[in-house]
Amino acid sequence: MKIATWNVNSLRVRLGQVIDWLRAVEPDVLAMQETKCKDEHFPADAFAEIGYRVEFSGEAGYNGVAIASRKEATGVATDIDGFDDHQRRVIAATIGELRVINLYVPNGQRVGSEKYEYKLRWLAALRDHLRIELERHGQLVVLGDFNVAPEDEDVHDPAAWEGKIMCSEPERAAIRSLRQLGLHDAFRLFEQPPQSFTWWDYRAGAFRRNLGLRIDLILVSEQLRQMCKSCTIDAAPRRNERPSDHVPVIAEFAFG
DNA sequence: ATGGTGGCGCGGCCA
Repeated sequence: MKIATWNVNSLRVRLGQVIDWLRAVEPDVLAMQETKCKDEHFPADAFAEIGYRVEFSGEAGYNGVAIASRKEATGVATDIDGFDDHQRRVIAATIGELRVINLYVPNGQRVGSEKYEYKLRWLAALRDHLRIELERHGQLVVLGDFNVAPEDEDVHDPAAWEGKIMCSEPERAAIRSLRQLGLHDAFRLFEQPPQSFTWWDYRAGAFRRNLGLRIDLILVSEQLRQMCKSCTIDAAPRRNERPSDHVPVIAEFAFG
């Protein structure tokens, strides 16, 4: 069982790359973020042609999330319970025994801004929601673009980023609070190359210079932790023409 | 360097 996450930064622009990647990597599940695609325009046929079903929750221009899966998805939910939000940032589905929660966490813009406060409120509501989901589902994976680099080792220049957006202490505390619920960062279950990142700014040749952050995460429940066999970053799509600024992360499990 | 690039959608916002 292979489960992946990828912030595609516009599914319309990246559809060919996503389809090619699915054909090459053949994950059982792909969680996508920043589809920027209204539901009535979602390119479901392109996924169906290569054997994937899709569940999606989108809006025009911003945000938008989707789950592509080989098997049928049930129990689809598109909100954090009790958190009123018109922005389309969450889609959850049950695939076999597995509960998948796909997130596009708010970026937050700048520490102290209104968007930053919204990000912290959003993450606090998420924690309360995941506490309940963990009681319901033994095999729970929470994955997506978290817009937080959990530790200094997830940052190319921790001194330059100290206290900045995606690295501030309140954001990192919010991620730690998810781990305290019993969710494990799949990437850190294994030895990894230093300077492993999932996002690089489009500007200033950041990818070429590997000036990145690891902000795309796969968190797994205790049951899934024991079955997790690998977790890797696939940086190859960043070398495509017109790439997304994020690359896929893939976790492999010993079941299915 | 308060810049730089990219997506959406056609001016300015968001990342």
